Amino acid sequence: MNKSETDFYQVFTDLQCFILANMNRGNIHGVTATHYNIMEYIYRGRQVTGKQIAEAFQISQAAISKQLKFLTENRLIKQQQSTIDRRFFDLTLTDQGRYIIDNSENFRESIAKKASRSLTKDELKTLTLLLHKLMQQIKE
Amino acid sequence: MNKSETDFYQVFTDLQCFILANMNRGNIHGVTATHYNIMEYIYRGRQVTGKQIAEAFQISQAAISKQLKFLTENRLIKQQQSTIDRRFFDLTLTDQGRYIIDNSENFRESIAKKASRSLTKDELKTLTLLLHKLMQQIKE
DNA sequence: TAGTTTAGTTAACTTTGTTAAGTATTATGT
DNA sequence: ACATAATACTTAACAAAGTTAACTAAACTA
Repeated sequence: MNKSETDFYQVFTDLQCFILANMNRGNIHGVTATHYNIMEYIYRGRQVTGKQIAEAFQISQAAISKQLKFLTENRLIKQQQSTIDRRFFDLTLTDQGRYIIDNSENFRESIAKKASRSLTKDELKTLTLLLHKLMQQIKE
Repeated sequence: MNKSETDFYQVFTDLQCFILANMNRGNIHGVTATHYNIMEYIYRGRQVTGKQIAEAFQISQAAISKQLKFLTENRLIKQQQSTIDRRFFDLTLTDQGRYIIDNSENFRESIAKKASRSLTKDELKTLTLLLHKLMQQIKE
C-alpha cells in the first residue's frame, strides 16, 4: 500500500471499529439494530419477501425466518400469505412498527446529523459523492 | 434531515450494510475477523493488555479473555505474566501469528486498494481528510 | 401427473457476546 | 502495618443471532 492508501486505511479502520461498536447500541423501543434494519427494509420496499431480505442482508433464510417470527409475535410486522402465489408471504409493518420507524433516530441518522455539523455543506456534498463513487467500485 | 443529510444517509447506509455483510468473510488461515483484529491490535501496539483491547473494541473483558484463551491455545499469541505487576499479562504474537498478519490481505486493505482504483489521488486524499474530520466529531 | 424447483420453517448446533461471582495481585488510608 | 478497596483477569451460566440440514407446502415443467 502506498501513502494515500495507508492514510485511507487508517481512517477507514476507525470508521469500521465505530460502526461495529455502535451498531447494536440504543435498542430503541426494545428493538435491536437487526430488527430495525429488517423493519426499515420492509417499510421502504413494496411486496417484500423473506427471501429478498435474506439476500439484501446476506444472511440465511433460516435466520430471517426466525427474526420475522419474532417481529410478528411482537406485533411489529404482519405476514400475510400471498393470494397470487401462496409460497410467498407479503410483509407489512403494523401501526406500532411504522411508529417505531417514523419516530426513531437511528444510528445512521445520528451520524448524518453529526456529519452535517462537522462539515460544511460543500464538504458534505463532496464526501457523499466520493463515498458513492467508492461504493460503486467496492460492490462489484 | 435536509437534502444533503439524506444523500449522505443513503450512501452511508450502503457502506454500513457492506461492512456488516463482509466483515466476517474470508476467514483467512482459519482466523475470524475478530481474531484478526485482536492480533493486529497486539501486533501494532506495545505492552498490550486484555483490558486495553476490551476498551478499544468496546466489548467486555470476559469476551476478550475467551478470545485470548482461544488464540493462545491455537498458538497464535503468547500470554506472559508481567514481572512488574503480576495482574497483567504481556501479549505478543507467535511466529505463526505474525505470519498471518503479515501475509493476509484483510478486509480494510482490500477496500483501500479498491478506493485507490476508483478514485484519483486527489479524490482519495480529500475523502480521507473528510472522513477523518467526520470521525473526530462522531467519536465525541 | 410425476419430478423438480421455490419459499419458508424447524431443529440442532456454533460463535460470540453478556453479567455476576470468583481469584490473585497491588494500592491506599488511618 | 494492615484492613479495605481497586485492578486485571477468569470462569460459569446464559442470550442473541447466525449456520446447515432436513422438512412442508406450493407452483412449475416436461
